[in-house]
Amino acid sequence: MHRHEGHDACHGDVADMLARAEAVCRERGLQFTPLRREVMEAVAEAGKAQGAYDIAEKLSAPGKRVAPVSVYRALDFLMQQGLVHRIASRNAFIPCAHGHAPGEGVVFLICRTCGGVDEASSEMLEDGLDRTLKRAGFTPAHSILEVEGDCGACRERQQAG
Amino acid sequence: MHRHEGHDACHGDVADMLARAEAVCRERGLQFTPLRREVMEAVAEAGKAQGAYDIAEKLSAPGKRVAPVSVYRALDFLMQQGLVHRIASRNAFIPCAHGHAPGEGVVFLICRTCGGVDEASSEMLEDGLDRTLKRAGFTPAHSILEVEGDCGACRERQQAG
DNA sequence: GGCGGCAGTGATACACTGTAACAAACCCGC
DNA sequence: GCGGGTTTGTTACAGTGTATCACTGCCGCC
Repeated sequence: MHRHEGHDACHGDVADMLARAEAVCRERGLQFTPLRREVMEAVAEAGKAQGAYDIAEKLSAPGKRVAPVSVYRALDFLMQQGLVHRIASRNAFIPCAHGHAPGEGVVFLICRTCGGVDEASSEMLEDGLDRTLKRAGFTPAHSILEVEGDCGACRERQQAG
Repeated sequence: MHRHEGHDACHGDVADMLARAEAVCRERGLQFTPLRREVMEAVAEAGKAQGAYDIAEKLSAPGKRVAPVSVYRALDFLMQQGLVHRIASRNAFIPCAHGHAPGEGVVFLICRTCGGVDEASSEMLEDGLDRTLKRAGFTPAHSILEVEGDCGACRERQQAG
């Protein structure tokens, strides 16, 4: 349902994520270009949500500048393919931790201490939201569910400290 | 639970909102200054979410310019008092339609056709979210729940047209 | 009355986020 | 090789938000 034991546990998944991204693109007849790969990698290997400009800087090197606009384009592509999510409350991006249908209700759990972002989804939540919307006579197209707080690891760390 | 029959029905509430804002400030020993009042009014009387720059422009007149930064300060104040909400997905602001505890789970229903924003809250949703968070071992501090779609009025209008 | 502190405001400048527009490079089938 | 689509580079710009400093007005106090 969700990942991250601590927020380092996920770093090992970078290779998996890249492999999945490549597979998805091949499946759909789309190009997984070097730039897209680099952007995906940058998002995947960061332990927390990355801003587009952060990524641009990270990918830039003396003699090889990657402009933010290029990063945005790659991110748009990756988001369309469901490989990356945008965190609206942070203007930042994270890798999609698990395959889920596009548009499915996923909540982002954003730790205000470590900055890590976890994905969670649940039937109960989905049900509650659906009924609330139905009662309001509202037809949903796209949802943004983000909760800021403290993740388990950081809370323990604080209590210990 | 929620308001807005159509999105004009709420315009009559402007006076109420201003009165409530004034009452809240007096209660808490805070100043409801002319600027804050004007910003509150601008947010309240618009049928849809207003950007800070929109408000600044609206309040400006030949000879009396209101800078965005002033609007932001007023908005920050009004948000702290729970009189105004920020819609993260739009970078825009709406008046709080009803008194609810700060931090309580409220979902914003954003109509992509008319731009109107409705507030809804429900126990079911709250429960679902709480359990999802608990299961993930996450302690919430602040939630952003925004759904974009079509409100009842606009959907009917589309089917009719 | 004068004085000092404080909240609020004005004004300028700036940082950050995102997009538009156009040109150049690339790939691929024909 | 050629035409057409996609991708990328580059520049410029629009939109959103913050930092900083100066000024005002108010209130309490000596």
